[in-house]
Amino acid sequence: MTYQVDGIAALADPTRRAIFERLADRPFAVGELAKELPVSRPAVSQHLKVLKDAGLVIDRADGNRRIYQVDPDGVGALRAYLDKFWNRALTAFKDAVEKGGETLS
Amino acid sequence: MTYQVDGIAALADPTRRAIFERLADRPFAVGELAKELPVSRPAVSQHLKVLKDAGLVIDRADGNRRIYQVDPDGVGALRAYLDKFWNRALTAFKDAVEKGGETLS
DNA sequence: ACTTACCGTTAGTAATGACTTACCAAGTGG
DNA sequence: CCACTTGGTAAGTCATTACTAACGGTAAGT
Repeated sequence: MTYQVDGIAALADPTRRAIFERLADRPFAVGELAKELPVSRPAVSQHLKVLKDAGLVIDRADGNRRIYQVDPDGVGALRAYLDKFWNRALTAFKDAVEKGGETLS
Repeated sequence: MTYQVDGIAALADPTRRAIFERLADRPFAVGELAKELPVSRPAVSQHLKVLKDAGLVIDRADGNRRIYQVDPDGVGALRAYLDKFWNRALTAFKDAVEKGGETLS
């Protein structure tokens, strides 16, 4: 489930990562985020859409405003994806060292 | 150390991720990778440079060829970065649920 | 020495994407 | 009902970047 891979692409952009890092601490409304960032509010809105499509954040209506917060499931999926490579890279590296015995730069 | 954050940006590109996924299984030469991918050899070379600058792969000279393989340290740094958010997101989410008691879509 | 194979780099182009301005919809309070 | 707030969307611009073609450089084979 949540075979959402391109959460990586979503976190590649610096502005988007800044938004995500703030949301990691506590929920935020769109305008609140825009005030703390050097970009306009529509830009924040577009970034939040990307993060939402990537499954990294979820949003809720609060009267006039929309509250965004991190989705632990999305972060967990990314973590699982990276863990897969972590393990594969470790075994591949170990095999290469055993067979080749060479040290790389 | 290895405060290498933009390994994320390096893995954002689909072609680069395809290269990285192959290297996760075993070491490859540049020409080998180019044969399996729908892009030219110089493109693969450029992507490998980005991955190398991001600390995700390491390369070694083997006579005429260059062998690339995954750098476990780089993957580990990415994993550590994500783990930080994983924990923060979990606690933030827990706090939000406790205080608000609201379920999000 | 010549040819072939393998690879990195450069230059130039096409495509992707991040941003702002402007506009529109919905909720809130006088 | 009207003014204000809040936020998503559209259109257009500008920078970034992924790609190919062409070149040069080094190693291996004949």
